[in-house]
Amino acid sequence: MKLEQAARQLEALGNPRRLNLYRTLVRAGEAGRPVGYLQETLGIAASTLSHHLHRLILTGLVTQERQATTLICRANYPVMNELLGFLADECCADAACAPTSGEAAA
Amino acid sequence: MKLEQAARQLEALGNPRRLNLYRTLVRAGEAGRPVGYLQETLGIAASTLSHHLHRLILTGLVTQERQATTLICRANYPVMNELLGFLADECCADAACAPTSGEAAA
DNA sequence: GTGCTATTTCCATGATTATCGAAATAGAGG
DNA sequence: CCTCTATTTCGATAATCATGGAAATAGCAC
Repeated sequence: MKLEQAARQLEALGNPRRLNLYRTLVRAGEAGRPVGYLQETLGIAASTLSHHLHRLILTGLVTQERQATTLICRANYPVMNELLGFLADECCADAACAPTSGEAAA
Repeated sequence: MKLEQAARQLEALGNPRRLNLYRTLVRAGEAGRPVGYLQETLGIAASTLSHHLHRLILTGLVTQERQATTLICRANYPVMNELLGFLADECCADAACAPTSGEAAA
């Protein structure tokens, strides 16, 4: 994954409302949640929600599927995994992170 | 970890320059890197770097240690691990997320 | 003390963001 | 066709952010 792309996704998650929104979708699982439900749950203006949703969709973290007049939103797990992979790769997730393998090129 | 805290850290990483900066520190390992080195490497104004560094330090992702006139910066791995844990917990609680290895280590 | 280097703080500026209300669009159904 | 609901786009505004130059501070050496 490219650094630019990762930064964009991290930024998308780096807003309390969006992170909360994303978390809600993650917890909803494959079923997803309609925009209207999210709007009520989060208690923000529809236009504001739409704006945040748009940002998440642009980065690929969230997808939408139309069902008649309602739009179902879903967390895009593979994208999140890729992002986690990037971070773990950069940070050595769980060990002491000793980069003994040499950090050659930047 | 609290959502607010996680959002702050994600936001801190959600800027290409800061993510690059953080990555540099992660790769530097325990040795860390002096601010001056980072400034040259990243090629940005010292004041701008200081600003970004400050943001990372505020979130706990980076620490500094004084060595005479130079300040050594280090990635704070435990904090990153906590953040990864939060994300993984929110995201990969269930199956849906196969632990892909993203891109093999560089 | 002076001088030197490393780094931060101060200040200003342009760019981006978050927010919401109002109006517009999408689709279902009569 | 018109109406109704669901959602987005538009427009405007206040807030935050990124940037770098200039000046201030921290620590060392003399």
